[in-house]
Amino acid sequence: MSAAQDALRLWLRLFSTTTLVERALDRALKREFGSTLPRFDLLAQLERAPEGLRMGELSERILTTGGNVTWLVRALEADKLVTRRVSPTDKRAAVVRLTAAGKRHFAAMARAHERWIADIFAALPAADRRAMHAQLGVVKDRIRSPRTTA
Amino acid sequence: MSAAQDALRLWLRLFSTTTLVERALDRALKREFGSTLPRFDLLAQLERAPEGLRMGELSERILTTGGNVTWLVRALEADKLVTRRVSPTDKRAAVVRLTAAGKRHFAAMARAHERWIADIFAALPAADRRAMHAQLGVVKDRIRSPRTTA
DNA sequence: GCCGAATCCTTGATATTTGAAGTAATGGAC
DNA sequence: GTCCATTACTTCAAATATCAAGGATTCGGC
Repeated sequence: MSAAQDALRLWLRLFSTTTLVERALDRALKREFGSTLPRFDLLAQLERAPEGLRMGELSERILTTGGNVTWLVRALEADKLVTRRVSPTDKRAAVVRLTAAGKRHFAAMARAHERWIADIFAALPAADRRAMHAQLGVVKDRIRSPRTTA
Repeated sequence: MSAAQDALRLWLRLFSTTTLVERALDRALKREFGSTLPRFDLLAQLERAPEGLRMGELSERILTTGGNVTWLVRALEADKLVTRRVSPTDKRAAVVRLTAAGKRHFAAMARAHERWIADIFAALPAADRRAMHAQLGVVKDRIRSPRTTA
């Protein structure tokens, strides 16, 4: 088989596997917590940033558009899970933070989420998991400095 | 690091890498052909099935809902890339096929698509590509017969 | 300090996707 | 043949995502 077909096959499997995991997680989050994967991902970023994050930082990190972040944050704000304040150093910027309720809510979801993920990837030996992590890193770097695709 | 955190890290990288590739492909398809990745994926399935596919088969294969397939096929039909006929053996079912124009259009996109993919995954040695393909297969199987997530 | 370009974000119009509910057709049990 | 559960698909509304355009603010050079 040619290298090109070989790459294609890998991509198809990468795509389908990720999509399947994604859907499984999203459905589980809906079922157990009435949330969704995009919401969870956004909260996860905030959890790691106690000082809060600006809208633009959020949009970079969760790989979505600015308009979408505005939309997501508005919804999470309505649920009292995050707050939004004008940055003291830059009046254009909004800083988003988790509320106490947001932290609790996220912590509960994170425990379940971690269990689900661990269960799925337990199918793979630890050495394979590490290898795959490294290999994906290589691919990821390549996309950031592409030859023909950008 | 615990196995659970290890798995989480792998999943985050899997997710972000796939999303980045997906967006790069989608943008390239838009730019070069005025199409999108979901459209391309649907056409790719039809290309492999000269006898055509039913709506339900399409929805399984491209991992999307029935309603979405109806929507996609309607759009592709409007562009004269596919046709839809009632199945002669089952009047409930619709059989979708590529038109001649659809085949040409897909062939052109497929060549470019294959180049883009080959370029991205060329970052990985052939042995790694094969290993990753196999490993992803293991994960994929696990999702289809999950322990706690379904 | 002032100007123009760049940055940060929101808005509004669309596009896409999902999910639930509805319609039509099938097939197996009787 | 008839009935009913199942299957195949569509429809509609709601959720989510994109994109382009616009308002406010900042920053660097002057």
